[in-house]
Amino acid sequence: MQEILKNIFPTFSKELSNEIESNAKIHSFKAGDVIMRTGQYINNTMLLTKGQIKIYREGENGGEFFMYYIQPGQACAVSMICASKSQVSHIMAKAVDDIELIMVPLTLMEKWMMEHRTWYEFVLLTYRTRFEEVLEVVDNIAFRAMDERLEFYLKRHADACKCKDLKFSHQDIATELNTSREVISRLLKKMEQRGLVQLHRNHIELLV
Amino acid sequence: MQEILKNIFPTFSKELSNEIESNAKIHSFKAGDVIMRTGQYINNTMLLTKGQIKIYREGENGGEFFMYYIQPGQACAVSMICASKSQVSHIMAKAVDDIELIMVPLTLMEKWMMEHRTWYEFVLLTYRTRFEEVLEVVDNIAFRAMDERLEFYLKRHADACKCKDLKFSHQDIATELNTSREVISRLLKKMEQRGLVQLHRNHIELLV
DNA sequence: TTATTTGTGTGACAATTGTTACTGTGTACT
DNA sequence: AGTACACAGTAACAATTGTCACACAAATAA
Repeated sequence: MQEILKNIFPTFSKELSNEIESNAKIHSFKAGDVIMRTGQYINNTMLLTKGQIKIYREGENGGEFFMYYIQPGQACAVSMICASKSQVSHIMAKAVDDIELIMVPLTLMEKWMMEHRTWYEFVLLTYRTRFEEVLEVVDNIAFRAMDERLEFYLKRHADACKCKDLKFSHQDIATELNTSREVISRLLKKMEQRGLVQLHRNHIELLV
Repeated sequence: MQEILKNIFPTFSKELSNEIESNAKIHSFKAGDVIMRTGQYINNTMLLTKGQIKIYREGENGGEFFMYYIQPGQACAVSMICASKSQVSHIMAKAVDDIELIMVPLTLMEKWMMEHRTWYEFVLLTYRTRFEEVLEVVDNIAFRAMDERLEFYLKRHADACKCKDLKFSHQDIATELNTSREVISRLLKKMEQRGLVQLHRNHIELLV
């Protein structure tokens, strides 16, 4: 595990890495697996080492509103915020591809915060970036119309997979933006007419 | 200051209170003052002791989207998340009434996190509650239509002022929900017809 | 192969929200 | 008193978004 930690979490001190090694477990999930559910109790902090995770907010009527990605070298802020065991998750996390993550018992969070400066800094960075990310989400839905939100959505996913070919159906996008398939089809057609994308079946090619 | 801390922040340990007393300054602002601007550098953590603060996210075109209240005994999470001095605020904070707050230099944050368990717990609680609050905001704008959001908005403000008489103009509400005055007037009229509110000039009375 | 499912395109229409314009009406100020 | 101004009501219309209906093509299963 030391090798993984050194590569994926290079800021961690040697002592911290040792502690992680002796206390944490590696788990893996398959593409599409739900890693964390809304309402589930949280016992572990999760550090992602391989693959990608998508974080959603679930609506009462079954909506799955996409908020942000977690990449290797990052952690789930929600799993760190719940300091006590009795805390419950307010989000849903789903594996995009096959993933691997390190699970650290929440009981060690506080100890490490006090003892390991590199851990403290990592946790604070996690809080800050996630908070800012959620604020950006608020921006989008509060101030922007669906066409702009769609463009932003596509760009963000292209950034995440580092490619310009997005393997989504219109329905997938509609679900994650909490709107209907027809609306997305309509807006994508307009984007195609503007020369921003090329539409294929089950696959959108970004031209910008 | 000891007396204030003991009353308003009862969880703080004696030692922590002493440290705060010798390092912090009390500031006051008048009703309507902007306490923190978007883009402003943050040097201090702010603990609210008197009055109320409203937190907004600003849009590019001058929108002021209301997110949540800060009450006495609470702190500004954003001012805690910015660990280094070079960090910039992503929100705007405005005093609702005349307020008083304790300002702690950010440089002490880390030290206290390590040394004072009660501070550590307070900071984590702040993070968690604010994160959850913003997630609830996402819920509202992602899943709910304007009529529901308006009802939620009114209830939240009634909770904050602990009264059923809200001294807002329709324009105020429209601005904070990032919509237009006419829409709010329309929806409020419908609420009045349903017997949920009684409308007066510059003043909305909640009947539920 | 045929049959079925899945993804997409599109037109028509409803509902919601945004905009413009124009009315009052109460409040504050001189 | 008269004037100016902020606040509220409302009608008419535009734009966006949501919904329903159906057609059709590609992929998949039988």
